[in-house]
Amino acid sequence: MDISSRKSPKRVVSRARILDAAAALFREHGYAAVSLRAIAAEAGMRSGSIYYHFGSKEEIVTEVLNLGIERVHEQVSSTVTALSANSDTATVIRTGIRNHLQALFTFGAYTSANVRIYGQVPASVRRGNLAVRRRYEVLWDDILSRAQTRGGIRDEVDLAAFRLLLIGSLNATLEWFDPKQGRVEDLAESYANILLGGLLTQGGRGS
Amino acid sequence: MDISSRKSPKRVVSRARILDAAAALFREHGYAAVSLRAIAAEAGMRSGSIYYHFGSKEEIVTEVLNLGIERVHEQVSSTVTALSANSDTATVIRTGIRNHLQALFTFGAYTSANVRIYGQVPASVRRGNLAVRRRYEVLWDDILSRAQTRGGIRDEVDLAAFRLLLIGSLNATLEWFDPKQGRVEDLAESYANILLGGLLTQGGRGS
DNA sequence: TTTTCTATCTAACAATCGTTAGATAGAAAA
DNA sequence: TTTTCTATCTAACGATTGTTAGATAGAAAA
Repeated sequence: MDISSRKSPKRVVSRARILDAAAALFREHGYAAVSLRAIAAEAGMRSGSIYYHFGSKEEIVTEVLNLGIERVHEQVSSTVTALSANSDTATVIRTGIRNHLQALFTFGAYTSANVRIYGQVPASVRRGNLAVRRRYEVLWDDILSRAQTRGGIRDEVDLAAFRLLLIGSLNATLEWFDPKQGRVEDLAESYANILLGGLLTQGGRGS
Repeated sequence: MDISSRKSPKRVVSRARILDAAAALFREHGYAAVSLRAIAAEAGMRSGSIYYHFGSKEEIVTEVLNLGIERVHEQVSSTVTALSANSDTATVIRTGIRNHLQALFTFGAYTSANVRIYGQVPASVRRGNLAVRRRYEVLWDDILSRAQTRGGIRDEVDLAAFRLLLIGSLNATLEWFDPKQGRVEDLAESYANILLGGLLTQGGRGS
């Protein structure tokens, strides 16, 4: 019973099964439409047993929401940080975009549950998720302002607007892109091409 | 009792009140979380009375979803069509973006209900909304392919990806932009600037 | 005036909801 | 072996759900 020993593995496994089931069901049907009985059935137990692991339905959804963002944050943060210090702006942004999308689809149940149900969860749950969201926004704000300081980003670009446009458009891919139909890398390449170079021919004035 | 006479106005008014109430509540709490009793209360009647106007909850949500898209479609279609035939690509795209955003916030209850709950509504309801969605996508595909044919859009840009990125990022503004805090025209200007000209300085290779 | 129609109401239905209390089987600790 | 702990189960609670049937008041039509 040394202090840092692994806790009972069964506890951990059951908790994870409940969270996986909840994330998948929330994503598909929304928060209120999913009953604890449905989550329990998907996790292979009865609804009463869930209360051994979580105090309430709100506690479950809070954890699902946080995990969704934290996993994207970790992947983008670690891969962008790993780049050499003098990588050009295009490389940095491409890396961020690619890894955001890859994490989005790797942890698809949690991330798309987050995108879909955040707006319809009780206000107290939203508050519990705010700090985690904010931290991820700050990560991108840092990446972008550093690049603009170095002269890699056009002066006319409003960085706050760009960050919102970027994350909004990337998260929206969860609603239509199917990683079984196409490669996430190709999607990332295509999106980065548009966001970095823009739509128009020749310096902003097409025919 | 001539055939084209106006129907009893009360019927029309009550129907509209029910739809307005439903759209606002769906947007805020999601589809399943909103009871017919809550919709009825917001519309100033009792839940049983709703069945005089609609056959089921699904019939209500189907109409809310369709109205949300149709109103955006109408505004974008009419304003872009009204442009002179030789307007340059930047003007056409800017007009489309501005009017999509304006319609989004003018009919905010219906449009953001649509964005938020589409993914969590029964499959039969989603099917009833598909054709309306598809028509709006085709409108943008036509605008974009016409512009690319005329040479206004870079050849490397994947038009299908651009349309998805565009609509995804515009719709995502519903989650954070508050028309009481800032002007929709400024938001549109800022987004169009990024999407048309891109992020990078100098032809795609910043420092 | 009498009749018909319109729009709403009340009251109830079976089903399902989140949650709780208490029982229980097996594993771990003594 | 006996005791304690872990993780689950069963069964029930009051509240709420979408929906329906039938009553009703006022407006419109005859």
